[in-house]
Order: sequence, then C-alpha cells, then structure tokens
Amino acid sequence: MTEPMRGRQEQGGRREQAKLERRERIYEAALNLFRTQGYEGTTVDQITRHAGLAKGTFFNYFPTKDAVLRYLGTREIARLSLSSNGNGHHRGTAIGKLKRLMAALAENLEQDRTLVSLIFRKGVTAPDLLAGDAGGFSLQPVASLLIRQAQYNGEVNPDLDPDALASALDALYLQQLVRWCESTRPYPLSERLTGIVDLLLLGIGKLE
Amino acid sequence: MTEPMRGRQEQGGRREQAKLERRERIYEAALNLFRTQGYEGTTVDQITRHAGLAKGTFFNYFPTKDAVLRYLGTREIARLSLSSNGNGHHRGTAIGKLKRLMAALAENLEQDRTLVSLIFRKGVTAPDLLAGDAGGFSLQPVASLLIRQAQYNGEVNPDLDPDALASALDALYLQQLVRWCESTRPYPLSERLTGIVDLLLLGIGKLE
Amino acid sequence: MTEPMRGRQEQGGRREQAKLERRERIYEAALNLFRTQGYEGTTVDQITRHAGLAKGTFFNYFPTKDAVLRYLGTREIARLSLSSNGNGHHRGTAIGKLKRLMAALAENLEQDRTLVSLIFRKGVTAPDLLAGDAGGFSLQPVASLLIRQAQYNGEVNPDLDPDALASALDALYLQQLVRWCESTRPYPLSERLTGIVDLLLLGIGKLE
Amino acid sequence: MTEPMRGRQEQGGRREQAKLERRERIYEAALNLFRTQGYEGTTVDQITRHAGLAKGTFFNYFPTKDAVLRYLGTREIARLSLSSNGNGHHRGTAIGKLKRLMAALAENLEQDRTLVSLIFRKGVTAPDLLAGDAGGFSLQPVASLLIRQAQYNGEVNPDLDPDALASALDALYLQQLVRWCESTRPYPLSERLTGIVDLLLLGIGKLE
DNA sequence: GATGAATGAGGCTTCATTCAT
DNA sequence: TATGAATGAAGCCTCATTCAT
Repeated sequence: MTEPMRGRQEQGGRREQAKLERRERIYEAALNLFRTQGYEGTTVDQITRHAGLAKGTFFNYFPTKDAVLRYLGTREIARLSLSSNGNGHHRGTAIGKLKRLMAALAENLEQDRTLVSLIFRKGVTAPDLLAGDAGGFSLQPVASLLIRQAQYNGEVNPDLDPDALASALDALYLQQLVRWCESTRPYPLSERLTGIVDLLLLGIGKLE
Repeated sequence: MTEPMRGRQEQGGRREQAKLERRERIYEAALNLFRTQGYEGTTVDQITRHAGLAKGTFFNYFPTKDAVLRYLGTREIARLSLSSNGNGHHRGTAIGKLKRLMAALAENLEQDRTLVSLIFRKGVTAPDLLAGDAGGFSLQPVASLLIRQAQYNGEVNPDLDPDALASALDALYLQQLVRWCESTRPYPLSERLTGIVDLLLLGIGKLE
Repeated sequence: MTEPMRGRQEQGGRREQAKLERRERIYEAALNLFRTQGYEGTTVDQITRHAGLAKGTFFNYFPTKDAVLRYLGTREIARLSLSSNGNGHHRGTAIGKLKRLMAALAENLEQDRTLVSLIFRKGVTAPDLLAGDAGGFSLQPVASLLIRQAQYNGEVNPDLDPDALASALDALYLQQLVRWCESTRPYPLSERLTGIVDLLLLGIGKLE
Repeated sequence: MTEPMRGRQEQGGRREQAKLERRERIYEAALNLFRTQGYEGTTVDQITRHAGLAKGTFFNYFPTKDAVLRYLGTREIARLSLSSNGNGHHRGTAIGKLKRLMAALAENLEQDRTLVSLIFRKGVTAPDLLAGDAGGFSLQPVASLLIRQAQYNGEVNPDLDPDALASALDALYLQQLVRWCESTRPYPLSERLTGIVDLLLLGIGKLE
C-alpha cells in the first residue's frame, strides 16, 4: 500500500540503515546531555526523548547506559579510520597515516576528557583491560591493517608480526590515554602520544 | 599530662575548633571526590568515609549535599578576604586590594568551572538570586568594608553609599561569573572581571 | 476463546481501565492503612504490598506519598458529582442538587477528619490555597456547572457570573472545611456548611 | 554560696521533686505534640524543646520514645486511683469506688483514642500482654487493693482470692479497651466497660 | 544530671533495566 | 521492533538512640 513490495535484501538494507540512524541519533543525544549535565545527571528517559523515541527503545540499541560511553571510543576510531583511509592510499606513507590517525583521535578525545575518564571508571574493568578490551578504544584492528600496508610498502621490516606490533601500539596508546585522564594537571594528549609512539616506531621503520 | 586544665570558655573554643576542623575535613573530602567522580557520581557515604566519619554525621555539618557546593563560594571568599587583609593595611590602596581579591577569587574558581557551574544549576534558585543570595558567592560584605576604607583614605568619593556600591559590584561580579560558567568556549574569567569592574570603579575613584 | 479480537481503540481502553483499577487499588490500600496506622506510621512499601505491587510502582501512580491524600478530595468530589448527576436531571432543582452534593461531601469527609486535617497540614501549602488549589477539594468545576443549570432553569439571576459565584461558594466551603479540621471540639460539618451556604444562595435564588 | 547547705535527705527530696516535675513537663509536651501532629510526626527534639530541655535529656526520663505512650496509662491510673482514694473511704462502697475508677479512666482514655491505639500497636507486644504488662494500663494493683477493702467491708465474699479477682478484672478491662481501639465505629467505652464488669461483680458482691 | 554530636537504621524517591503487549 | 509499566537497587535525608564531655 504505502510502498511497493521489495525483495528481502533491499528491505533489510533499508531497515539496517534506519536502525543505524536511530542508533546514531541516540548516541548524539546522549553525548550532548552528558556534556551539559554529566553522565549521572542524565537519565535514559531524557536521552530517548531528545532522540524522539520512547525510553524502552534505548535498550534495543545499547545494552546498558554505559555502553554509550564505550561506543564513544569505537565510533571515533571507526570514523577516523574511515577518513584516514578514504582520502588515503595516495597521501603519505602508511605509518604516517597511522600517526595522523592517532593524533586526530587524541585531539577528539581531548574535547571530552570528563567523559573519557568516565569510561575507564564505569565502563571498563581491570579484566577487560587485560583482555585487551579497552572500552572500545582499541586501535588494534586499524593499526594491524596499516602496519601490514607499511610492510607491503617497505616502510617496516616484513619479518615482524604485524599483530604483535599493533598490540604493542595499542597498549602504549591506552596507557597514555588512561594516564592523561587521571592526571590532575591537564596537558596536550596528542603531543605526548606522538612522542611516545615514535619511540616504538623508531625501531621498526623510518619516521615520516 | 596531655594538657593543663582550662576554663570553660577555652574548652568551648576547643570544641568549636574541633567542629570547624571536621567540617573542613568533610568539605575537602567532598570536593576531591566531586573533582574526580563528578557531583552526581559521588555519594554522601563516600564523602564521610573519606573523612573518617559515619554517613549521618554529614548532615550535622551540611544540611544537604548541595550545601557543600554552596560552601565552596563562601569559603573561598572568606579565605581570600582574610589573606588580602592579612598582608594588608600597608600594601597598596583599598581599591587595589578589592581588585586583587576579585582577581584571586576568579583564579581560584577557574580551577573548578564544572563545580561552580553546578552550583548555579543545583544550588541556587532564581528567588535566591533575586534575594541576593548567590550561593555563597556574595562579595557584598568584604566589598562594603573595603569601599569604606577606600572612602576613608580618600580613594573614593565619600558621599556615595558604600553598601550600594558594594551591591552593584556584587551584581556585576555575579553576572560575569554566571556568564562565564554558561559559555561554551572557555576564556579567562579573571581578566574579564578586572576589565568590567574597572568600568564601575572608573567613576568612583582613581584606578590603581 | 478468552475474548474476541478487538480494534486498537478498544484495547487502549482496556489498558487504560487496568491502570485506573490499579490506581484505585493503591488508593484504597493507602487509605485503609492511613486510617489504622496514621499517615506517618504507614510506609509506601506497606501500601504497595497491600495492593499486590512492588514499592516502585507506587510512584507510577502517585508522584509522592502525600499525593494520595490530595487525591482523597478529588476523588470524593468526582464520585459524588457523578452520582448527583446520575440520579439527576429530574429530582429537584440544580441548586438543590448542589446543596445535596455539598452535604454528601461533608458527610464523607467527616468520616476521615484526621486525614482531611493532614491534607491541609502536609499536602497543601499557603500558595496552593491562594491559587485556589486546595488539595483537590475544589468544588469550582461542579459548582460552576450546576449554577449554570440553575440560571438556565430560572432558579438564579442569570446576570450573575456563574464562575464568580462558584468561586465564592468554593471559598466558603473551603474556609469551613479548614475551620472544622482545626477545631478541637468536633461538630457536624454538613449542617454548618448547609447553613452557611444558604447565606450565599439566599441572595441569588430561592431556597429549595 | 547560692543556698545554705542542707542535709542529704532534704536535698534528695528537692532533687527528687525537680526530677518528677521535669518528667511531667516532658510528658505534657509530648502528649500535646502527639495530639496535634501524631506520634510519628513528632520528634524527640521537638518534645524536649517544648519542655525547655535539650534532646539528650529526654532519655534520662524515658528510656525510649514509646515509653511516653506507655506512661499515659500508668499515669492516668495513678492519678485517678489517688483521687478516688483521696476523697475516699467515706463515700460509697469499695466496689463502687472501683467501678467509678474504671469509668473515669475510660472517659479519660476516650479523649485519646488515637494515642491509646498506638500504645497497643507500638508500645505493647504480645508477650507483654501475656505477661500481664499491658502497656501501663494495668488495674491489677488498685483493683487488688479495693477488692481487699471490699472483702473487709463485707461487700465481697472473703474466701475468694483478691489477686485472682483483680487479675480477672484487669483482663476484662484490657480486652474491652483493645476492642474499642480497634473498632471502626466509635462507641462510648465507659458504658460498655461498666456493663461488662457488672457481669463479673454480679457474682462476687452486691451491685451498688 | 544536662548537653549536643555521632551514629546508622529506615523512609521516600529516582531511575536503570526487564518484560508483556 | 517500539512502547511504557513494573521492578528493586541505591541515593538522600530524618531521627531515635548512644555516648563523651
């Protein structure tokens, strides 16, 4: 009636799309409220009303309230990875891309220190950290990919295990992120990160 | 052994002293927790445990949880007024002292923008503001005092009503404080304040 | 088997119905407990357990514990208004109905002097009273309606503003109710009310 | 200095007196507040402030807050026993006195049905009742005394055990008191009591 | 004995989460 | 899948009671 019938696939695609959009709407609403009222000061009901949905719907998109926090990391990484690959291939080396990605990520997180802090206090447990699940902030996948590219391009010694390298990078990155969150005197995270990561990359390839 | 006997009065002073110290301990514990966990993320129970007391005791020193927030303003003003008078009399004019006091206060509050913001959102109602009770941030008393001194020293026209002047100063100060809290882009409060207050003082005395 | 399918509208009616019933169940449970244990002596948990629900559910039906008290007035007025209209139209004049309604209301409230007293002590503030919100006891709407009927029937001077009359009636009614609650020696409220209200009605129509 | 020295005894007497007076002051204050605000609505602090004392002092005179309730019964019995004996001996028979005492007691309690009710709900446990401790309402001592007098006067069969009789009387009295408290429709307690007690006394002596 | 601060049990209320529709 | 009512854990706050002075 309202629309001509469609094949399954296409319907799925549309529905999938709508679902992602709704998830995004909830995420945006949540972050805006978290920034102005704090995490604990914001209720799930407020979030969904700002997103034009009913309270119960929240839990169809995020399993818990903290999950939105964790999603902050995942999403930023996804977004930046995409853009870093999108206008990618051509501009600069793979290692260069990796460093720019980390710096960009750091700059973004610097805007939300309070929230990032919260993630490590509410959203991630010690076991999570040990298991490498750092509340969505894992660089592992992109880093692994870019390192492989770097090896392919001859930027990095091809005998090294790319996953091990990516994992080490991730650990350093995470350590700095946590330390920055906990420090009382604020300092620029991106610079610190770039510096420290150079130490690791120094041995494995030529700095850009 | 521990101490010689004392008269009633002095004993009372001791109790009074102990009470003030405990209040201070609660206040410090609360602020530390507020800074790291946020206001809503901190429970009264946590505060008192950090202060080495039982939960109920909190309410013997502050009527509600927000009251600690309000006390932030009062206390800073008291502390700074004291120090500004302590090394006082000699150095500089009364108006100079007043300006330094305001700048110092602003600098202190700048460290806790999130908390100060909270005071205006949780601890002060519109009627409070209209009644001049701005959550403890009132400069009125010190300002009134220093303006009288300034008049006595010939720095300010003695025909003006010192209370009215102090009140005007207070209003300007408060307005700027609130505005600074609400602004999305941070800027240095102390400079703005100094600048704006000069406008008022320009007419009533010579700038230092 | 259990029931034939129904359209959306009617289903909604069913849910609505269930909600009203549950609200009524909570109200009944609360009043019974208030009568035997007093208001302060009764906990919300007791109320909901008596109603076969969980504690939190209480607050889906009444915003606070006092709200149940306030509802006492509203509900009685609604119930009596209905019955006074139900066996209505035919028997007697509109003014007669109004007087019977007030007497019936008074008789009902006389059964719960302690509770009615409580409403004025816990559930209604001075500003509420000034705003005409007397904890749900407002006769204004029914009175206004019946006075209009009376004017239509020629029982009352049609030049008078029916809302103003209703408001005056309400005020007198309320004044007597409060006075009766506060008096130490109990006396029959309904008679007093009938008598006093006659004074007002004397000028505007013929007594029944 | 302030007063000439006195012997121990006399001081004790004065102190004793002062203590009793303070206890009475607390009791009066408590009852007045209970009557207007209810038992749970009244705080110990309010009580002592109305009695011109500090909160902690309350517990030097009553072990708990309920104790004041229990004292209600004890005190009334003591007061009435005294007056019934005071203008006593001469007027009427001992059994007559006993009946008048019970009626007078009942009339007094009728003024405070809510409070008396509370005693049985908060101040007396089932074990208490079984042990014959009915929250201070025990007639046993006076009744025992008066029955002995009655036996001495020949009003009552001297072969009966006066304590057993007093105990039976007490049980009946208490039963009626509780029943009257719990009943929803109020009725005159004193008449009911007189009637029922006559049944018992009918067998043991001539009615007055 | 009088006092008032410390204590913690218990009450009201909010809100994340579950679940029936 | 969206909805909103039910639930109960957890927070703030009150206040009876204890206890050091």
